[in-house]
Amino acid sequence: MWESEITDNRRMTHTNVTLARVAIAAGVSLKTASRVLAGEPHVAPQTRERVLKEARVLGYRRNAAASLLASGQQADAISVIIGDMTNPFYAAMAQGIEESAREHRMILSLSSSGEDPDTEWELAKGAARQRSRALIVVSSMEDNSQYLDLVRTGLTVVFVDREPRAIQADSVVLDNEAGGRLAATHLLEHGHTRISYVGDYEWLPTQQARLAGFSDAMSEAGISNWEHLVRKDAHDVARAREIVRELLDLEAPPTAFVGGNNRSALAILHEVHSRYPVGRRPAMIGFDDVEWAGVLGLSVISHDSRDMGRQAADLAFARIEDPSKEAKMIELPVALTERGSGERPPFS
Amino acid sequence: MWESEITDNRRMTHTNVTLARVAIAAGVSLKTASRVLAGEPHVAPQTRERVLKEARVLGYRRNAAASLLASGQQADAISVIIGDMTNPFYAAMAQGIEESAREHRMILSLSSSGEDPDTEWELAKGAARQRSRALIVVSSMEDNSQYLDLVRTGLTVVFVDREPRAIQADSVVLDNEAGGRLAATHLLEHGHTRISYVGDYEWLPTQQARLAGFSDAMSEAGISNWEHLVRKDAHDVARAREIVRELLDLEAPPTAFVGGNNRSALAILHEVHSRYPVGRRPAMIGFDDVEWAGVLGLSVISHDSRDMGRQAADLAFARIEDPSKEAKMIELPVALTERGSGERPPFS
DNA sequence: GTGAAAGCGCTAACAA
DNA sequence: TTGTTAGCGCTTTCAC
Repeated sequence: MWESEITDNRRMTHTNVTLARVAIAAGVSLKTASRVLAGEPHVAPQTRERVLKEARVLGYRRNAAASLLASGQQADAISVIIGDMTNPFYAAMAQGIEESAREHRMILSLSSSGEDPDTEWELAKGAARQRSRALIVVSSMEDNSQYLDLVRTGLTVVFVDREPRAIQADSVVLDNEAGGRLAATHLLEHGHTRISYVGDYEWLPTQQARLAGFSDAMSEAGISNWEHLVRKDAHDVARAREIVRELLDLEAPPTAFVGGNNRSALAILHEVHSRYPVGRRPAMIGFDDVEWAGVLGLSVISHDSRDMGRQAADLAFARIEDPSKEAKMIELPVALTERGSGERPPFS
Repeated sequence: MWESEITDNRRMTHTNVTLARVAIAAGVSLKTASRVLAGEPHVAPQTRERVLKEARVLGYRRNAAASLLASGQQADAISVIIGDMTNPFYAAMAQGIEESAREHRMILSLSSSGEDPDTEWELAKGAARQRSRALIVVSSMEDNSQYLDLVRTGLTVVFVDREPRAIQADSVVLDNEAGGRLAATHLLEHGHTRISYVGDYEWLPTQQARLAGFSDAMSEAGISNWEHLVRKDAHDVARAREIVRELLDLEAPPTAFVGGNNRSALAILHEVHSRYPVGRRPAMIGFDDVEWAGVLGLSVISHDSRDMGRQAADLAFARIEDPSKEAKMIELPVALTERGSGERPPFS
């Protein structure tokens, strides 16, 4: 008789309905109920029906953890938090992580924070609670020290795209500074001096680094008065377009643009194309080698974001193997891909 | 003493190293080992160190299922299999699924099949094995009857984007036929008769439907001899570009194009832009309202792919609630978004 | 600070 | 076809 044990409701989880309950209700043994609900054969049709009916009536839901444990299987998952699934940059990254995860026979559980620190933290805690083996995160927090709590719990945390702040942890980032420098240098070499940088949120480490590289190159070239062509907060395409319009309306508008991310690159293209005919367009260099860059002849600072994902995953697996290793930061190279838009001379 | 129980290796899982083993090795109780490895406080520093060391030496890895079970938590996951994470169409869909999943407090585990039926099936079986509550799949199989085995196991399966074949199951698809028809009709109204359809793999149900709609409109308009402008297998951008080049090299090339998916639309744009100046370009209509369509002035058959994901997830959750419901197919509407490329008259 | 015992909800082996 | 008996590996009382 199991009935005596059933009145245990210390933890009022979503469901108290266990297999045992269903079995009693259907008047069969635990094992028979298990057979039915697990889809095993060798059950008399009417018995099956009876169990199925009671399960439905009681609202039975199998406890995956118990099932996995009893059958000796492992459910190894690695959690990933990105900003936004529809950003091709993150999508490619996720793809890289998935490849590596699959090789390690791990399941990838992906979620997006919408660049909101609170959401991110909720998701991160969720990953820990669900006992993910590792968490790979594109963090939107200005201070990542909270993550220490999770790390202490045994969760492996790897930061990707944006370096961890106020915490020691594995990370994979791009050489953003080189990217910013490369873009500026290239445009300078093509005769531009009024170069505008249209960047994302100022607090993003990636943006800070890109802008730093850009600034250095401009200063070293002896250009003065370029700061007034630097813009920030071009996070989405709509806002970026506004910003670009303002810049083009200046008395001495920029003859060249650097787009701090793929969103702002798209925005710059949009405005520039609708305002100037071919042959009179400002030069421009974008960030991230997205698929449409080719059609549009957009020169970009390119990098391998899929590889970035792979490396982050590999770092995570390495740490799972040996948690005592020292935190490692991998910096991935960037390169300039010429497609025409960055090689035009100044027109006005 | 637990030692007597340790020689149980019926199931040689990946790791035999349990907490108990670590505890023995470290000369502490099970509970103390648990405290350390779970990151709980109230453990003497040296005890902690000792446990940590032994855990490392033995290669201990916590069993997530056991941990979850003992603590009375539930880890409810819903699995999603898409073709390719970097296709913006799937990415938006995944986003929609994630939103719904989060509302239902479920974790999303995402993987991609690369449009390969074998990979897809491996992933699907994996989802069942990991005891996912539901599976939402963009299937690349020509026959989905195998999925019956999983359904019998109690897994809820929902097909999205492509209708299930040779099996009854919930599904959410677009009204692809209307899309094909709409595109053709629109171009016909603008005076085109030599309209080419550049489609994806012929076996894709979405392509069949789009082409069927296209065909109907062409036939009804009394156009003859349009079949020789229909192409298939334009699955990736490279192949699509080849196909478009061939079409443009015809003696009487098409004056308008319909791109069967976002890849082929990109390819058509690429070829058309590099061959003709503005004002002389063939008209064209793409499928899927991708982010770059705006800059390029691309008219498209648009739809809400995020909503498609949401609806698929909702269908899955509804079935989890009541598995006895009849299979339901939801068909989502499509619309034409005019941006210029589809409204040009024929030029040659 | 540490430990013993008692399960969590399920499945596996072996009977009947 | 059905049932009984043991656990799966961990966390949780509640003692010490």
